[in-house]
Amino acid sequence: MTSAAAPSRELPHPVRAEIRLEDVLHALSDPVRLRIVCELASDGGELACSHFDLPVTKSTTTHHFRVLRESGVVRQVYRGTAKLSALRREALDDLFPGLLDTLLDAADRQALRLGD
Amino acid sequence: MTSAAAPSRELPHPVRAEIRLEDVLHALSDPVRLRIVCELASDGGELACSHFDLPVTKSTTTHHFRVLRESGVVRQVYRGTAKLSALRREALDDLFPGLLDTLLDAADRQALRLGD
DNA sequence: GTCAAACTACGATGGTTCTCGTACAATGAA
DNA sequence: TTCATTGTACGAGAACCATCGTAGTTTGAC
Repeated sequence: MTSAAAPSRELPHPVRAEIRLEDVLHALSDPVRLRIVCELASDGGELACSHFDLPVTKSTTTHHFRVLRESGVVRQVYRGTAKLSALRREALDDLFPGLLDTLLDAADRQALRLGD
Repeated sequence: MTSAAAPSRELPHPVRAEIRLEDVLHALSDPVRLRIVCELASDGGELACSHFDLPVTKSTTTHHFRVLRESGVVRQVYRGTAKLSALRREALDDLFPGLLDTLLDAADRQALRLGD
């Protein structure tokens, strides 16, 4: 019960200028996180953490979403009991033109090549 | 003195089909390695490890080159006392079209943005 | 108020990574 | 053979990371 002020459930995000390529690459170098990003991209909008059927527990899922958020790859907001995540397409495309699309294409190709 | 057989100084590389996107991204998510890759790309050919002026010791440099080689990003061969490294452009461009160029461009932009 | 759903915080654990220093091996030149 | 150059192997330490389980918070529905 935080008296007057705004919703206390605010999540810290790096501003655009703080996003670093190394952090983005590190975030995407984990299979679970790469999968999350691919699903977010193919959906295009906001998805709740619970939407994903990942091979890890809930607390590990929380960890992976935090890494994605803190590296600047996704933006997260609370809505009710859910936490919605969406790709930060604008920021990423502005900082690193073509990178996200090329990366998603690379992931698709590899999925095909290795048999889903 | 290895009796008859071929040069014992052969370095293990993943074949093209074994190269995994996650490993490539992980390899490039370290600042020292990203810098090595950028220099290799701008040179275009083979460079000796000793060519690089990196902020780490020689043994750490060896470590970083091994990560790059084992992830499939560079190919390394011995020539005399030197070990030459070159980007595996063909393999990477074949597996992940456009990825390397987009990544190098992203690194350049970031270097400009953050002031060299 | 009670309850279930969605997510988090915390601590722990086991593995990996980055870093180093020292000692060593391979090569080519003098 | 001796020597300098180039890179490696090995061991170690510190930091980081992915994972989990348990206990807790926040929210909305009943």
